[in-house]
Amino acid sequence: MSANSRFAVSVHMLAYLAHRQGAAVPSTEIAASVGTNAVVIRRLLSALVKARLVSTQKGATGGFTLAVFPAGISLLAIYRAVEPAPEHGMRRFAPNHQCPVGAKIEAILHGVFVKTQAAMEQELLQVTLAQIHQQLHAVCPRKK
Amino acid sequence: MSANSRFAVSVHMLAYLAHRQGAAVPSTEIAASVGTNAVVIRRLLSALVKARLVSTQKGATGGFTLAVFPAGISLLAIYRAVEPAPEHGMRRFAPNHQCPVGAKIEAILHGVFVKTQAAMEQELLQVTLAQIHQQLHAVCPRKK
DNA sequence: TGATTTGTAACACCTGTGGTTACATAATAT
DNA sequence: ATATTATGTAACCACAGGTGTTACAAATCA
Repeated sequence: MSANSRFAVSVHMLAYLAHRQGAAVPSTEIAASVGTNAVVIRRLLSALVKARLVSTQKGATGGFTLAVFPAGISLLAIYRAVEPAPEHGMRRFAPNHQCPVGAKIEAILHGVFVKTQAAMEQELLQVTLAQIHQQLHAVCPRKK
Repeated sequence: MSANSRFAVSVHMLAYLAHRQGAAVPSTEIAASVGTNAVVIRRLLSALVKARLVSTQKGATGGFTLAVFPAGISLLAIYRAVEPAPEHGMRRFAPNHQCPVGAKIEAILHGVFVKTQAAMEQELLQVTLAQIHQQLHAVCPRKK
């Protein structure tokens, strides 16, 4: 995963919208829950609106609502909506192609990264916002 | 994965040491293959020496050699040697604990990250430096 | 009309990363 | 012994990305 907090904040935001059950929630209210500035919230929600996960309305009584039922939103969809393409540190990696190792290592590493990325995304695909919502409202685990 | 190139460069370095078949290789030679400064190479190799994957010797005719056979070095071992603990962007994520969502979302997200990290590391565990070395020296794939 | 809210540009600040110089330390060759 | 070659590390700079903040236009509703 990346070094930024976009994904974590986005899941938090969407969980908050699910928690508010369809109400139009202004960015200031979400910002208070996340503990950051409202502009940061609107920036991220802008990406989620583009991805059709969230609806928005301007003006008084406006705000943000989920555009899809929580069960229809996987964490992978959220991840893809707000995270740029993963670079795996290959951005500044420019080996010497004159060297037999440097000439081929890039492609080999790329193959490794494709596999690790796929494994990670497979995990994200299996978790839905509905499950997150459920965990939020779960009571303390009973012993018995 | 992180935004830095430590892991990619480290795999490149170790693949180069495997390529040189036990010779003591100076940091300047590795730097030429990776395409960076020798100090950057020594910094990373320092971590790999601490992890017992690489041996080092000072002085003329000195340099770096693999401390373990390539088949005994997994990419996961390399990853753990040079990458700091993954933060998944949780460093600056400090939700409002007064809010019922903010109070529990951290723990829930942590559970998700543990799973994605484990899935990724499982992939890295299955690839050895010997396999990378083999791919480096593979001839072009024959058709039929 | 006035209040509220989104949308976005613009900017400053902080942090992590990588490149570079410098130099002490160690080991070898002659 | 001494010159040479290498590692080990500190110190510093430059750059990029991420986050917080202000500002303001545009849209919507009472």
